[in-house]
Amino acid sequence: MSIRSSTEQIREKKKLFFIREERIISAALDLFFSDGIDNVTVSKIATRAGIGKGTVYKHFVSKNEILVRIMLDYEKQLSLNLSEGIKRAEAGESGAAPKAYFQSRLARPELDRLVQQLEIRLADAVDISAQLEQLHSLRRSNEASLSEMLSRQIDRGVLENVPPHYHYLACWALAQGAVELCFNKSWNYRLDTEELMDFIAGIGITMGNRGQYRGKRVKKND
Amino acid sequence: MSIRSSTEQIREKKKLFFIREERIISAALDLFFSDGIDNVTVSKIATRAGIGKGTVYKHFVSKNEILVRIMLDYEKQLSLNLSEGIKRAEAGESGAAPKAYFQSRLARPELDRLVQQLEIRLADAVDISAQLEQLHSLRRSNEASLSEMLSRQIDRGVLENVPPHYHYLACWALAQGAVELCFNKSWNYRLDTEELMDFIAGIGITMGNRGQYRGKRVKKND
Amino acid sequence: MSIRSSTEQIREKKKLFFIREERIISAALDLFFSDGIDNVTVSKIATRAGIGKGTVYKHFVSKNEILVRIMLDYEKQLSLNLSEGIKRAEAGESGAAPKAYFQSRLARPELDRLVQQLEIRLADAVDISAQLEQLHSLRRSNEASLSEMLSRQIDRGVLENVPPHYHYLACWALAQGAVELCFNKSWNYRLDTEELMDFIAGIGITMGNRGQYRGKRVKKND
Amino acid sequence: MSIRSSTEQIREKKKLFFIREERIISAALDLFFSDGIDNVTVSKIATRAGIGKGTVYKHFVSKNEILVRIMLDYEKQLSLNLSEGIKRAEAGESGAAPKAYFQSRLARPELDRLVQQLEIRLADAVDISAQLEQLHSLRRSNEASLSEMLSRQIDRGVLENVPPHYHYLACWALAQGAVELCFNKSWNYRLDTEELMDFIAGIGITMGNRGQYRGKRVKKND
DNA sequence: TATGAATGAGGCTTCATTCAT
DNA sequence: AATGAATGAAGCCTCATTCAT
Repeated sequence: MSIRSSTEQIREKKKLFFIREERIISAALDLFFSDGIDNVTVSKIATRAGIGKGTVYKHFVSKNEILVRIMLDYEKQLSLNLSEGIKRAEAGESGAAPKAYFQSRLARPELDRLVQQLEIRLADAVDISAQLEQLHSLRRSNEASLSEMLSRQIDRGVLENVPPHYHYLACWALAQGAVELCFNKSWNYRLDTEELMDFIAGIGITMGNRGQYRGKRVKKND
Repeated sequence: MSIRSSTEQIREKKKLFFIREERIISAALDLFFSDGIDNVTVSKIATRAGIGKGTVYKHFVSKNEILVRIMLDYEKQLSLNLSEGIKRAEAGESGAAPKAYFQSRLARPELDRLVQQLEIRLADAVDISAQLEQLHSLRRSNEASLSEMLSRQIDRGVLENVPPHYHYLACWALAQGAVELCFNKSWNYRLDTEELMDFIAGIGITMGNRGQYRGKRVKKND
Repeated sequence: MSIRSSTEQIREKKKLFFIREERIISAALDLFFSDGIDNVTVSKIATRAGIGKGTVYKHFVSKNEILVRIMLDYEKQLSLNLSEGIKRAEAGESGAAPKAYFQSRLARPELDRLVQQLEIRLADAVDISAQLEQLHSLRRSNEASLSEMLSRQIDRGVLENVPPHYHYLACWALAQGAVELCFNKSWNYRLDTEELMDFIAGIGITMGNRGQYRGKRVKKND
Repeated sequence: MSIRSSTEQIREKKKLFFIREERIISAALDLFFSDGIDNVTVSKIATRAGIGKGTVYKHFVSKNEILVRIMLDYEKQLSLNLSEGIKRAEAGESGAAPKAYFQSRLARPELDRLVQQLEIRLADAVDISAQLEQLHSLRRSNEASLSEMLSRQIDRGVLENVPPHYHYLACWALAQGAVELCFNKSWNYRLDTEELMDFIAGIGITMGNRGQYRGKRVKKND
């Protein structure tokens, strides 16, 4: 019995440990949104999470580790959603992949933007290069199925005949910019962000498609 | 003669002063590109410019002033190029405006990206809010002619019938993301960035156009 | 037992923390006296206190906070002594209030002068305006009983019939100047400072009195 | 004729030089009053005086020299007024000396306070020790006649029998404090400063007196 | 002679990380 | 295991003074 209870204790402890880890991440996110990326300190995170500063370092080796963790969490979810979209696309639902992608990225633009910024700031951090590599590989994990799908569409003449990754990188870029657009002070004084985002997502879903206008453009370029 | 020479001396001095200012900006830019935005200090800038730290403050009230200056310089050039494009477009050259815009922004993507990042980091800096406002108004300065041009194209059925600013904000977003794409470590391991950018610019120039596929999209959504 | 010891540990820690705070104040005071008010830096204070520069900021939000703290500590003591004097005066001991006041202010003239100077220099410091307000209210806290006491003396014809605060403000002024006198290089080449201060305090205690009392004092001195 | 004109030129120049020197002093004073003692820089002074910063250093060896100059100018005037008072006192006008002294010091309390502060801050400045010595000797210059006068009054039983300098140092102290009182934020919320200063000056003029005089003054006030 | 650009020492403050309890 | 006090490098900015023109 003592064995079982000690096992349970350990299990319990692990669970608590896990919960606290989530609390740290959650506190960090809260603070990023409320205070701005430059004004979040480990101290603040600890306080918000209701624990001591030293305890944070029992869960994460460094502040950067907290940040990559946020990035990875986000990217994993995104990857999942994209996989789903790809699956639906392969099942015949045309445009399902980019649709899923844009929906995912625009669902919580403030979070997406945060992750964008974190990525830029951590790009050269040596202590977390392993995790960054994981992030990159995560992103590329759907590459095979994406390329395959895109190639088929190119073959069918639906998409322009360029290397397949051009298509998804263009999507990435548009999503990236769309998110930033939501927060840019030059533009976000307008109130119809939602509709605008729909419009942009619409473009994202169909861009790269062949069609009338394309023909025109080609002629111009001749 | 003494009068003339003293006048000349003053002129000479002012010129030297101006040159020094340019040197500071230039040194800052160098360092931003070589060391990364987070590792540029006033001290480093001064050293790189070959002057004392205090001298920097003869030219700029604060570090932030250097940064906005970079932003404004860039934005002014961009605005000029865009105006040019708008003019050509109004002279009948179809797609000249977005073409000029994308060319401008993608001409020196590292600089464009720097400015993007500076904008984000300085968004809440109170000491330069006036200059930031100038930046915003600069951006909006082409709005009238852009809107007019776009409205005409919408009337002619070339562009989708949405508020005109949807079209140029979509362009802004795509350019924003395209620039970031150039530097993202997940993607830029590929070597054909140039072509990719051409592809994306092509999309930017034609996106929002009506055409066959659009019709399809609409049907799909039904 | 572990509970008790941990409680004790915490208590011990808090005590150490408090002691360290006192050490910082004490180091600051030492330096003010030895190096002069303008030559005291946070760095020096830390070194003198035997701690790191950053540690100072665990105890005080800013350098100014150290300074007001010194002021408040001093003013509180002064206020206490004055209250005591007022109480004794109300118990019939004539002149007890101004006597206590002068004794208090002249007990450590170098400290009194430091506080005077700090007050002047911090008068416009916005970050500690709250504490300064506290200082002011502390000073005014004895106003009611003082005024009452003085009014009675005025009614009895002991003091000149002017608004009561004239009397205590005159005391304040004389004490202020007397302290400064101790350090003024034009005058302090004389060696009988102590007696001089007694003389001035004597004036302070009786000034504002009408004829009668004066006579009495003179008799005493005979 | 050329000699005369060159002599005149030199005279003219000297005059201009002198005028400019006054302008510098005046500019410094303006700034001390408007910006506060801690916020006056040589640069500001030059600008306010309408000349270049370098030119200031043609007139004064250092910033400190400007400051002592202000102090000396003030002290000279004060000394003059006091001498006048002493003379009148020696001519039989009772209380003329302290009256003149208090009037002088309270005529422009903001200036007196400035000089007080400057003195404290410059007390240990080595580069102007000569001028500071001059200041001190200026102050003591009236000592002989003052002491004589006071001794006589002591002999006549008008003043208390203490070393004569006790009397004038007490005056100095009271004036010092009275001036500070005008600016202290704890007290100057009251609006009757003028009357209060009269009251304090009255004290200053009679303090140290033995009984008789008091009686007289009181009669006057009835 | 007048100028003002250049200088750089030095001040205050922040914060990720460590480590003794 | 949890804590939070301690640390000190590093950043930004000020300003009296110098000196070449």
